[in-house]
Amino acid sequence: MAPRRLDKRAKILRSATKVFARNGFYHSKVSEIAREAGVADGTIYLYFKNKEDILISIFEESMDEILRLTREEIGTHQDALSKLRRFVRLHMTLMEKNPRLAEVIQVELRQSSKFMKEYKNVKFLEYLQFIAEVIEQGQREGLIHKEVSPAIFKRMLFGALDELALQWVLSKKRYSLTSMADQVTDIFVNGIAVSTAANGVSATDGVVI
Amino acid sequence: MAPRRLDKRAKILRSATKVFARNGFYHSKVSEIAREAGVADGTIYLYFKNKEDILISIFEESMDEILRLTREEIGTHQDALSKLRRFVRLHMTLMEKNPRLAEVIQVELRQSSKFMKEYKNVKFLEYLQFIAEVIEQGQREGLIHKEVSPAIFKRMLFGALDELALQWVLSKKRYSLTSMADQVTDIFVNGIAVSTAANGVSATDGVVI
DNA sequence: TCCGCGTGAATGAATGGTCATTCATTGCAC
DNA sequence: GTGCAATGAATGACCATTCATTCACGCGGA
Repeated sequence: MAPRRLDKRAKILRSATKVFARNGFYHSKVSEIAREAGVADGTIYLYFKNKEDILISIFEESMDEILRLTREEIGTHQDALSKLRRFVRLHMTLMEKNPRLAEVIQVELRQSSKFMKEYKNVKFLEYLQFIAEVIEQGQREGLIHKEVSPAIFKRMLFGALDELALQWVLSKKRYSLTSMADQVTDIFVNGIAVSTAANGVSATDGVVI
Repeated sequence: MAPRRLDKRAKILRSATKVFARNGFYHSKVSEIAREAGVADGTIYLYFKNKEDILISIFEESMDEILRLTREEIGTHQDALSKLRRFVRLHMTLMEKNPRLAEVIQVELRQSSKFMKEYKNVKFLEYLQFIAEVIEQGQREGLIHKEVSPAIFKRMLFGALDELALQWVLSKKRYSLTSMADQVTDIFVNGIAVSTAANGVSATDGVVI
C-alpha cells in the first residue's frame, strides 16, 4: 500500500524521464509512459494531475536531490575557489551519471518561455544562489575581485555548464564531460588572457588554486 | 506578384515570431499566426511546408542576418581580445534590439533534443565557430593562453551569453543587457580571482593557467 | 474604352488523426 | 464482503492540414 504507492510513483517518474528524454515532452504520449512503467494509462492519473505535472515532478525531485548532494559534497570548510572547482566537477559528474535526467533538464528548463514564466522554479533558483554565495564568500576572503557581480556570475557559470552538457547530450555522450570540468574552472578563475606583464611567468608567480 | 509574394512571406514570418514568442512553439496555433498576419489559414501553406518549416525559416534567416552583422561589425584589423569584447557587446545588443527574436531563439535552440538532433543547424555552428576562430587568432598573437580549448570556450561563452539573455527575456526586459557585456568579457578575459602572489598585485605577476 | 476570360493567389470551412483525460468496471487484499 | 487501487476502452477536444471554391487582376479583342 503505502510502500507500493511510493514504488509505483517512482517507477512512473523513472519511465517518464526515459520517454521524455527519448522523444521530448510534447512528442511523448502518456500511453507510452504507462507502457514503459508497466501500468495502465489511467493509473498515471492516480499519481499525477496531468502530463505536465509529471514533468514538473521529475524536475523538482531531481533538483532536490542535486541540491542535497551539492550541499553535502561541498562542505563548509574550504575557501571559495576550491568550492567553485568542486561545484563545477560535481555538476558535470551528476550530468554524466544521469544522462537521461540531463536531457530532461535541458528540455524542461528551456521548454517554452511561457512555461518558465508561469512556473516559479524555486529549487533551480536555490541552485543558482549557491553559486552566488560562494562568490560572496570569496569576496569576503579577498580571493575574488569585488567587482564581480555574483548575480551575473551565477548565470554565466550555469549557462556555460549547461551548454556544455547540452552538447554532450546531443553528441550521444561520446566524450567525458567531467574531464572538462577543470578547464572550465580555470577559465572562470584565471581568464583566458596571457599576463600583460612583459616578461612572462617568473618563479614567484603562484599557480592559482 | 513577385514583390507581393515576398511581402507576404516576410509578414507571416514576422507574425509567427511574435506568436511563437508569446506562446512557445507547441502552444502556437497556425490559425493564430494567420490572424496576426492578416491572411487565411490556408495561405500559410502556400509559403511554408508546415508549421515546423516556419520555425526553421525564422531561425535560419535570423542567423543569416546575425552572422552577416557579426562579420561586418567585427572587422579583421583588431587583436583577438578586442574582437571578443566587440562580439559580446554585439550579441547583447542584437538580443536587446530583437527581443522577440531572442525569445524564439531561446525556445527553438533548446526546444527538444530530438529536434536538435535531426535538424543540423549549420548557421548556428558557424556562429560558434566564429568565436573559436577569434580564440585561435589570440593564441597565435600570444594574447590568449595556448591551453584554452577553442571548442570548449566557444560553448562556454555562448552558454553564458544565452543564459543571461534568457533571464533578461523572462524578466520582461526590465534591465539593460548590453550594459552587462563588458563585465562578462572581463570575467572571461581576466578571471575572477585576485592575484595570488603574496604581496598583492605587482607589475610582474602573471595569471597562470 | 469596355468587356470578359484565364490564371493563379487566397480563402476558410471541413476533415481526420492524434492523444490527454475520464470513469464505469474489475479484482485483489484483508 | 468491503474498500480501494488499478484498469483500459471510450470520449471528445484540439488543431494542423487540405482543397473546392472565390476573387482580383491584367490582357487582348472588339
